Amino acid sequence: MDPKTQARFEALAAVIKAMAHPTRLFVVDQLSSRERCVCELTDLIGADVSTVSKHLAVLKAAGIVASEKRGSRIYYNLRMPCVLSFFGCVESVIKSVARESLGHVE
Amino acid sequence: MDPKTQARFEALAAVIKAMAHPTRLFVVDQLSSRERCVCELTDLIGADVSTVSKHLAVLKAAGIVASEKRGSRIYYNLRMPCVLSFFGCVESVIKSVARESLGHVE
DNA sequence: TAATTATTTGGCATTATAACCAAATCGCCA
DNA sequence: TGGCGATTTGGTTATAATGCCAAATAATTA
Repeated sequence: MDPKTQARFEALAAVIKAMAHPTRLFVVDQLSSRERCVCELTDLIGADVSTVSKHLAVLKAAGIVASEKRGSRIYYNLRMPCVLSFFGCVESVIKSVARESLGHVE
Repeated sequence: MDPKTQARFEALAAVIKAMAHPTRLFVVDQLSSRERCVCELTDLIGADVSTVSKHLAVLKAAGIVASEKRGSRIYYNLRMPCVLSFFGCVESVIKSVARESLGHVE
């Protein structure tokens, strides 16, 4: 693989890896309707605040979300709504795999 | 997060995690035009065959690719072409982040 | 200023990934 | 059947990711 191609797929993988976690996907999903502060997300997720904060940092570093400070809170919003279009595709993969494991052959 | 929602996002994350690697994305991209045998992919990637084989196993377990044995070779094909639609979205994220790091402020 | 709420950061233990080599299989054909 | 090319599997080691706790920072208000 030539260096340029290598770099391209490394960049792609970095963003996709940032989404590759249940909690972070949940955050993306939640932010698709509206922005949320860390405290709201923490309540919804039910993990330690520090854990949620680190997940948000991962999403932010990848450019998937952005944050805005207002008062004592920090609100996160979804910067790339197009990632949502991916959910449907992935769920079709999941359904297809489920069908097979139930005995469906081809 | 309730158990059902948890399960949903865990399933989504499992598939996305399977794509979250430069080599595996490269494979998906290669398979988008046509099927390839392990030996072809190995040549294109330039890693050890065993490494490539394991990456393919990850993609297959997630339902992203399927394989078919013909003769002494095993051909892999892309089962879910919709994942390709994601590449454009992710690359727009990458460009956007690049613009910012070059000094673009809002 | 002290107390309070919101968020991030550092540290640490646990678990998961990735890559290579070597060895085991699998299929094909002389 | 013996051997060869193709592929997977096992083992090992190095690196990265995750989650919690505790502590640090920041903004708010009494």
